[in-house]
Amino acid sequence: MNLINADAIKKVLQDNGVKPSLQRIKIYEFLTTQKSHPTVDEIFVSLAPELMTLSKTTVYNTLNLFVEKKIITSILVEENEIRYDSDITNHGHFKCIKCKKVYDFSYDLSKHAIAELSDCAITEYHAYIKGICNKCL
Amino acid sequence: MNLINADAIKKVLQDNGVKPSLQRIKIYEFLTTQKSHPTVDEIFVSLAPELMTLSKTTVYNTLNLFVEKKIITSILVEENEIRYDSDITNHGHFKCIKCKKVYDFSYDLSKHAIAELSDCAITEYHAYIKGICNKCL
DNA sequence: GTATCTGCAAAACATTTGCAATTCT
DNA sequence: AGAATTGCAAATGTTTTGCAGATAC
Repeated sequence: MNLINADAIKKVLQDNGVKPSLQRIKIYEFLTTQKSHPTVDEIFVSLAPELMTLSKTTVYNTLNLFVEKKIITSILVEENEIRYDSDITNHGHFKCIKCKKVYDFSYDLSKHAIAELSDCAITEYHAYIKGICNKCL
Repeated sequence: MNLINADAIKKVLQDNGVKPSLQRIKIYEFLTTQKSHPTVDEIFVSLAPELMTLSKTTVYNTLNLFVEKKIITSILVEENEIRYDSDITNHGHFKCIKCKKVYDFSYDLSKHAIAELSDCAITEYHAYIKGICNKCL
């Protein structure tokens, strides 16, 4: 992790009212550099060697805090796992049912007016697709 | 439950290779008449008075069987709950974060070609939106 | 020195599994 | 009787909570 990046990450956290502790910086850095939409467990396993005292509780606490502060979003593609994404712009997610990877695709559901919801106050748009990716076909 | 409906339900189950036991008929009937996208718990609580020996295991078994046989689909709008829908056509779901109800909206993501996924084999399209419904505003 | 943050252990839930009892044909 | 279905109890897995110790300003 280079220092320029570290400073940029600290700034994002501070600008959103989150104190930049080492654990928080590392978790946010992991999400921004690895665009793999990791689960809590994947984040924990990846960072544990470096942050030897890290606990899953802290990963949960931190991710919930980030979501609350709208620094990241949680995404659902499978019922038994919440995944996290540091890209908070509207886009879709594609999960390959063979290799289990989750890919982004550019698609903004908010751009498609939905008549039935015209009198609702919308806070979140989500689109996801499942299938088999080109590498697995 | 009228008998004409019962026969129609039996036919759907049989046509899809599912033996129409009382529990299965009642669960499928509940899903088709109550278009409320219930959770396992809601289905169990609603049917338990009528089917006094019903167990949650049977509700789980039955719903998993229905999904496997593509008689119903499971939908995700919230991380801690799987909901079920007897409408298997492509459409979207809107969850009101105040009253917690889940509404349908007509929207077929498959009609919107996504260039990045043109070389993938797609099996499922999902779109969901969160916000506050007109009744709660 | 007081607030906050971290992390262990336990609790809370949802879902699955093993297996015995029941039901259906 | 034989095969499938049901349902209890226990196991599994994920997320949350309570709280004590560590850290930071």
